[in-house]
Amino acid sequence: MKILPKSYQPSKVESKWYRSWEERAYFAARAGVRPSFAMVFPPPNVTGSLHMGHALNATLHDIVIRWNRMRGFNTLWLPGTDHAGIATQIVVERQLENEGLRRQDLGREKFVERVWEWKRQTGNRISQQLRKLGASCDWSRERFTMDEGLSRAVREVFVRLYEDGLIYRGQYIVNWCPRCETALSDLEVLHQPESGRLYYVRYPVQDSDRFLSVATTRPETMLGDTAVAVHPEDDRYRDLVGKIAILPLLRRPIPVIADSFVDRTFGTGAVKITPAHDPNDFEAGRRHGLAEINVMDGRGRMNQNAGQEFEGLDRFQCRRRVLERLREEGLLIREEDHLYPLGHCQRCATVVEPRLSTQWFVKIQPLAQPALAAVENGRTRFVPEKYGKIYFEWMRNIHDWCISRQLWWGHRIPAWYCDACPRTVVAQEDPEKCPGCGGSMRQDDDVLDTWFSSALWPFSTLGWPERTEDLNTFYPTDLLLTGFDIIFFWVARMMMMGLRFMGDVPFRRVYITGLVRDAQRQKMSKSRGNVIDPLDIAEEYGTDALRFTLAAMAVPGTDIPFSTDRITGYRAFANKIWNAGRFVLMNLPPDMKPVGDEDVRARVRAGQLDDTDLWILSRLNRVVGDVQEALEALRFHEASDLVYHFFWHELCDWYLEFLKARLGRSPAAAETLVFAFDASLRLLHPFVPFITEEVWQQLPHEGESLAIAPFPREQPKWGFPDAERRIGFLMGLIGAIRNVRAEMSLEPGKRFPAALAVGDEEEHVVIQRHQEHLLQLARLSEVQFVERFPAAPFSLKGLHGKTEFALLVGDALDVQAEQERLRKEIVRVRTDLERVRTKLSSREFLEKAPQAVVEENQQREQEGRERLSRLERSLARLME
RNA sequence: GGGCGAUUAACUCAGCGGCAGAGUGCCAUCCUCACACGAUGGAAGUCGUAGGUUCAAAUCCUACAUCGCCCA
Repeated sequence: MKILPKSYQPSKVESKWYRSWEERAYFAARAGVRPSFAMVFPPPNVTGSLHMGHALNATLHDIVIRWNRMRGFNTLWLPGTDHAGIATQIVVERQLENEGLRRQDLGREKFVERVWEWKRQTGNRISQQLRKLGASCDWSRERFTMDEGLSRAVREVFVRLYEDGLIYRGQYIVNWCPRCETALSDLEVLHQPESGRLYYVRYPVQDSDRFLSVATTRPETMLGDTAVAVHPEDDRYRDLVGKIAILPLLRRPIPVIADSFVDRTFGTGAVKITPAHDPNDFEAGRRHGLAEINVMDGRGRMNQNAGQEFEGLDRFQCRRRVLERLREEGLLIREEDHLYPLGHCQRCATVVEPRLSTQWFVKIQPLAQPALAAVENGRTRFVPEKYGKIYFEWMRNIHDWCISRQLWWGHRIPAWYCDACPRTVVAQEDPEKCPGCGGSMRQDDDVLDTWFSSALWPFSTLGWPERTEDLNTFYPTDLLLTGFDIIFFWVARMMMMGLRFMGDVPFRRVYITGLVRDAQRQKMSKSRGNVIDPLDIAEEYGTDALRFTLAAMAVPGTDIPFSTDRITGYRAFANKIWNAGRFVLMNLPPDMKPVGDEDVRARVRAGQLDDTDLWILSRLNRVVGDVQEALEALRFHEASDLVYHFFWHELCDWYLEFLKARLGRSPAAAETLVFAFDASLRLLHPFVPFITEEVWQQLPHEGESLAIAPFPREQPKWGFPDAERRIGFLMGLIGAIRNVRAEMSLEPGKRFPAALAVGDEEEHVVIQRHQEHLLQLARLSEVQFVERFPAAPFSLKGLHGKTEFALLVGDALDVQAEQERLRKEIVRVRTDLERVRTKLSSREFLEKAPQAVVEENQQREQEGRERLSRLERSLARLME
């Protein structure tokens, strides 16, 4: 027999097993085979490397997938990556920067080629990292959003939405990042409170000595002002409406208009209107037919519309210059500190500029309605439910989605413009020439928002728009598991697109994970320097320990503060599994065969199992059921707690200890052990796949891998309530004796004789049958049954159930201490008894509480009473 | 400003009408023949505050306080 090392060494076995699983294609899904279970992995950015968030997601995914695979489902876990337009472009741009180049120096084609090159080199890093975590993805179906097939899906969707009038192009105000030089959707702008200043500027009124005082945080935009607005019911300005104000510096005459969107309480109640640089002003401008003067270029520098004096200045330089000039002219009335939310580019943190430009949009209402309804009527359910509320909130206030990006990396918009006539063609196939006038056509320069392609992920990855067998088998997927930060970016959009193009929701349930934080609950971020690399942790503690920690802490809707304390504990758990495996191995006959269901059933029928065997089988069966229930409800923490507690504190602490007495001589016990241990490993496998596979392979087993072994099922035939009750009593009695021993500081190893006064027939039987266990685990030298205790002075008394015991400790007895202990115990019992009695003395309680609760309390009262009298008797005898 | 959530042991968190739980940490004893990454036992809580509903509240309701998160 192979002797295993004393402690588990993860690094030695992990890669070996992963390779074996992958080579044998256990993770490959089969089209057309049912029942099936499918999940898609939220595609990480191709630029990314694995962080704790991924590790959490991957772990939970893998638990669900392995569990379902072992239950016999045809499982699909589809992995892949996302081309991450802006993020990827930035990475390659930075590379170029080091070479002193801008992307414009290369030109579009070469730049894109360069990105592909970069992708080829580093793009599969995450996939490799996921393998290290044990993720049982179907790598044969791995996808990338820029793959040919997925790109076709993108085109198909674009063209169809365009033809249905749900995609339009137009000049609107959008969020613009002057660093990335592209439009952004509302979601890609992060608002952070910024302390700035509020400036009050004097706008003189033409042909009058009056003026309007206008407050602004962005004085440079005044160069694009085309009106001043006041509230129509504001008496302060009523008479000025319709007059002309003179825009300072540029001396442009602009109208004073009335519009009820003006907040009378902000600043002075008069606001400047800059339709080309502010979303509210834009709306107001369109309502009032105002001119839209764009004063900046794409890089945030002032253009010729800003006037000679300012042209060419950066927007912030310009702000300073404008203020200087206003001061010179005495038009800056005052300034005050002001805290206001300022939009930043999600990718590069540059201050976003609202900017008027021509962009493509998705008309969202017709898509949002069904997506809203699908969650409202439960076709897709959120776990935890509260995220449904967040989803609703957003969906009900949704705005049209700006999908064009002025980038080079991404899916190019399939729209062509005729060079000769105003014709626009949006089509699947690139047009040769203009269908109207036969002129040459040029494709739109812009690419699509990355999320446009991600929104199609659940079906584009399965081969859509072809009607594939994969789609038939796996769509809708069963579960989507992701972080709350992309509910809007991704989940909502997948819902919209899935319903539109597949006619069904993309997933039946959405599980939203919390955020993995550091031990101080801080967000992990590069700038804080508190990022923990999951692979470092896996290396140090073992992948299984990392996985178990994440699973055990994954309470739905709760963030996870990741601490090394916690993972140390679960490394110990892995070690426990290892050593329990060693124990089993060391105690089995070398020719031991695998043990099946029927073998053990036969032993049960033949009456060859004792209560401890039946107890562990019954407990296992119950835990299997509980785990099943927890996993079905996606309560990962509960499932992990259940398996942890069962394995360690029932199987190891009790069953293995019970077994020690008879392992050598009972083949039935050996079989029960093999059977129960095997089932326990299967139960644990989805959580800790590596160590369980390693141990399982060493033991007698049926089948080639635990990864495809059947998951245990709860079955009535494995329930033995009588044995559970009896062994429960035995454990309690042993515990009570140990408690007395420890409390009285008896030498732990020393055995004492005990006298037992048993007041119950079943208890008597249990003690007789398990005397050997009792002697061993409670450290007793012998047990004698008595009717009533002799007046032996040197004994310690205790009670469990209806069995009173006396440890005959001889002169090891400390009379004082024993009196003290009994008194304390008496106080405890009395307090409890009083509480119960108070309850029972209330007529209302007796009348209104359910019968079961009343009975429970009556029983407690009776037990307490008996207990108290015994304790008092013991104490009295001690005092004699 | 609008919305959502949290407050339970030293720490991290479960529990969400019927005897306050877990893991870690702590204390004591023990290197007992799988495991010191171990064994056995133990201490530790006005369940944020104040009201209310109920026979019964950590749990339901209201207000307040504190702290988060999302959206504008």
